[in-house]
Amino acid sequence: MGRRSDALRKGDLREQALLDAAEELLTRTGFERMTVEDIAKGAGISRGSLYFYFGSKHDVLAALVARTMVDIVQDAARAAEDTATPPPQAIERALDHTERMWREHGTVMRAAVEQAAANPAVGRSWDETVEAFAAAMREVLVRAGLPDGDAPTDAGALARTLCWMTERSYYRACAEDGDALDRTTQTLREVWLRVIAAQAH
Amino acid sequence: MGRRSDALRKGDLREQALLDAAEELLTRTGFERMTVEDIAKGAGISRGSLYFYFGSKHDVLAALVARTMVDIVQDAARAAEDTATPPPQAIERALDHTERMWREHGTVMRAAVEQAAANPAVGRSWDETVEAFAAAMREVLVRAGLPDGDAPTDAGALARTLCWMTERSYYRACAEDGDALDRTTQTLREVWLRVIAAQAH
DNA sequence: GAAAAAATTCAGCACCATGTAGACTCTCTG
DNA sequence: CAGAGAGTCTACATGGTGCTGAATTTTTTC
Repeated sequence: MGRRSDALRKGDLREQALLDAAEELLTRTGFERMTVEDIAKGAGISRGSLYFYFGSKHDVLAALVARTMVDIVQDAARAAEDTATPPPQAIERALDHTERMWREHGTVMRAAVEQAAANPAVGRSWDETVEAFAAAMREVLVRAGLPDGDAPTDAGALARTLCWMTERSYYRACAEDGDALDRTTQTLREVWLRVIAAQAH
Repeated sequence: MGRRSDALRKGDLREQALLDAAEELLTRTGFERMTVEDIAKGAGISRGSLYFYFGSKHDVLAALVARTMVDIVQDAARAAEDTATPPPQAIERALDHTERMWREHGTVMRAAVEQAAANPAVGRSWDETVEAFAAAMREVLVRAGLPDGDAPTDAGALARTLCWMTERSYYRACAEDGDALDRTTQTLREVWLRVIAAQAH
């Protein structure tokens, strides 16, 4: 039998090469305009061969998004460990971290947002990622004194909404120049801080 | 010459019928899955004839979105006229209004969000609409005492960011049941009110 | 190091939706 | 009623996708 013991098969490299090529094309031409043949050619194989690795063009994107999301949540998990930092600093740090993520993985993240509706797998990846951030920020809001509950005005719902605000803002800023990301972080910080500073009414 | 005098040409009705059919299909099958032939058939003409009215499938969506946006901004303009209401009530009213819009035009608005990136015309319509709301809400924030300027932490940027938060939240809630929209409004109100309640730091 | 099994590759086909071309009908106008 | 523009349709060309099945290479096993 041809069972492998070592994990580094030729195909694994090819698979990564395909994802690399897809990422490259994503930045240059966008998802719609890039064709399956382009991706395959970018990795040095024929179009037909690509279908050995991925079932469809959407599968390629789903895998690429998944690969990127792993990076992101790993990175975020490390940062969220220190439960001692006071909320304002925790917010500051989380925003800086998120901004960097958008700077480094902007094209993939943008594609993820845009294809989330049309591509269930991508949608799920993205949702989970944002939800993970929301869970972490919920803790911060609770430490800041917001009501710890599941009502629409409690920490959980507020954190989730603010995280989606953050997502949306960076998504838009990413399409502009690098300064836009900078300004966006300032605006977002102001909103987050105001939310934890205000008294309940 | 065959110049018509009455404004109600046969084609105008057909054009509306096509948009109606497109809207109907949008709710049932989504943009990707719906085909040009489906739209044409829905309006009782052949696929080829549709191209007399619209240059492409994307054009149909752009026209449909434009038609809906006209409704929405007209409605919003009327509501935003009373500059006398105190900020908290103005926010309350704006959110209720927006929620109703998502209830009534949810499918078109969702499609607009999803296709905004792939369809420049749709993207522009949507941007303008949200921007119009942001401009109105900026006034409210100023009346609430936020700094009236163009810096990233002034009323303008805050209003814009909060409007995109609102957009994103309703977009997501719209995919769930009707209660979700209700809860979303409560959460959004809490955020908006907290932002105007907090002191600058 | 040969045979067997698995992994990988590719060319070619079938399909489906899009968009275009050209001919045909309808209706209004002068 | 003739002519022009509006509206309609069938037929075709295009392009990208996904599949299939056979050839080829790599890896494992004995």
